Parts: sequence; C-alpha cells; structure tokens
Amino acid sequence: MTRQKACILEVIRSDKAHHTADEILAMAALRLPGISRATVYNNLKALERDKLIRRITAEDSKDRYDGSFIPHGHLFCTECGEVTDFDIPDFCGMLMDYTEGRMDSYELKVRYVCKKCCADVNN
Amino acid sequence: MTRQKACILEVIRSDKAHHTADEILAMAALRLPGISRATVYNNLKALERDKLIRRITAEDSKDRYDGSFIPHGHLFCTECGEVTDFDIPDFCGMLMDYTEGRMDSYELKVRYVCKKCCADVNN
DNA sequence: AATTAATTTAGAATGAGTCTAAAAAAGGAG
DNA sequence: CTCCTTTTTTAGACTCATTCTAAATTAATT
Repeated sequence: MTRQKACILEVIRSDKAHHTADEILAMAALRLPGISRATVYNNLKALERDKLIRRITAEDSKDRYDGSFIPHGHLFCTECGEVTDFDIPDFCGMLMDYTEGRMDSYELKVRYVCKKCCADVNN
Repeated sequence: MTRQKACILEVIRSDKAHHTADEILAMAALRLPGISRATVYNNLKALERDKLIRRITAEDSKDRYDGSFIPHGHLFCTECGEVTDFDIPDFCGMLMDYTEGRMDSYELKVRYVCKKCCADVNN
C-alpha cells in the first residue's frame, strides 16, 4: 500500500460524511501536497474494487464515497442535500432470497425531507 | 404537447426495456427524421418533472428511462448488463414508516448475476 | 544492486449532458 | 383567419467530472 493510497483511505474513514473525489483530493493534499487528481481517482477505484470503500452514485451530482463497508441505504434530503445512512434489518437477506443467492450488492436511495427541513417548512 | 414530445413518450412506452437518451434519439428519429439531441434531452427532463417517466441512474453507465411510474426496483446483471424490473410488496409503505411519512421517492438497484449468465458460467 | 512491476504524475482527451441564440411552431385574442 | 406572444426546436459550441496517456518515480523481487 502506497502512502497516497493509505492517505486517501484514512481521509475517507476519518469523517462520517460522504465526500466527493474533489473534496477527498483537497483533504489528502493537506497531508501530501502535490498529490495528483489522477492518483485520487485511481485509488478510489482500487479501494472500491477491494471493497474497502463504497461509491454512492446519485442523480445530478458527483459520485461520493463512503468508508463503511457494512451494507446500508442512504437518505437524500431534497431540501438541504444532506446524505445520511440508514439501515433496514436483514435487507440483504431479503434481497438474497429474491435473487436466489445471486446478489452481489445493492444500493438503496431514498429521497425525502429531513426532520430539520420539514420543521422549517412548517414554521 | 408537441409532436416531438409525444413521439419520445411513445418510444419509451412502446418498449419494456430501459433505454438510454441516445437510443431514444435513434428510435425517435425513425419517425421524426432530424429530431435534435437537445430536444430529446429537454423532453426527457420535462417528462421526468411531470412524473410521466422515471430516470434510472446507474454506476459507470448512461442514464436510462423507464416508462412505468409504478414504484419498483431494478436488477442489474453484472455480466450482460441487462436491466430488469422487480418488485418488493409494500416496500413503499415500509420506507414511509422509516421516514415517518417524509419520503418522496426511492431508488433500489441490485447488482446480481442473472439466471442466464449464471448458467453460462457454470458450463 | 540490478531488474521488473506497479504506482504516480501532469496534462490532454473523452463524452454524456447542458447551454445558447436564432428559427420554427404553438397558442391565444380579437 | 391574422397578429402577437410564448414555448419549443434546432445545431453546434460548451462544460466538467472522469478517464487516458506516456514519462517519471517508487516499490517489490531476484
């Protein structure tokens, strides 16, 4: 594992938020000045391949990366854009049943209005 | 509703498959030669806004469009790339419970190996 | 220490999707 | 219909996140 790869992984894991490649580049550059954009993309791809991070692809926005490898869904607030994790107990098992064990991975995205934004609208 | 918009909607509805903007352009051009790429994109956006079609955004691939407005998930075969519909009974209700009624829409994508490709690999 | 393989780098290239401004079509009002 | 206003279409330029390239550096192996 190169310094660059370790740094990128560390950056992703050090923050619960789900960052874009550009944000990850900026954060990594604080510790490794001069790190290249291509290196960030190369390693994000490699880390995803090795199942050390997960990529979140959303409509009309850049890809984001998640340091947690535990399967879970994502809630997207349509008002403020915040992305948070959520979990449905044994959802994986359920999908395994549906696909007769041929599932590789899943992605669940729920568009909603978060509690905070919902309160704002009603005031 | 213009001829172009009607044609694009018709093309999407006339086929259960989930086509890309380029494919839709090619199919629409058979009936309206000279239809512009920008018109296809404009109308796909408008139709999505009016909830007449649904856009499917997937990793590492172009957006696709689905003529069905009934909520459902999508199965992506990692071998042949085919995209098919599938349904979990009352999944919407379940998500509504989780979000305390604040859900707007959901997107469920499951990567798997379809029956056909699974058979191919084992032979 | 020498050789081979993998990774990094800067910058060019790609390409799906968006924007622009002018032309065409549609929708009203009388 | 006819005039006027608004919307849509069009071709092509443009954007920008991501990928590719080829040379340079670093890591791994012998």
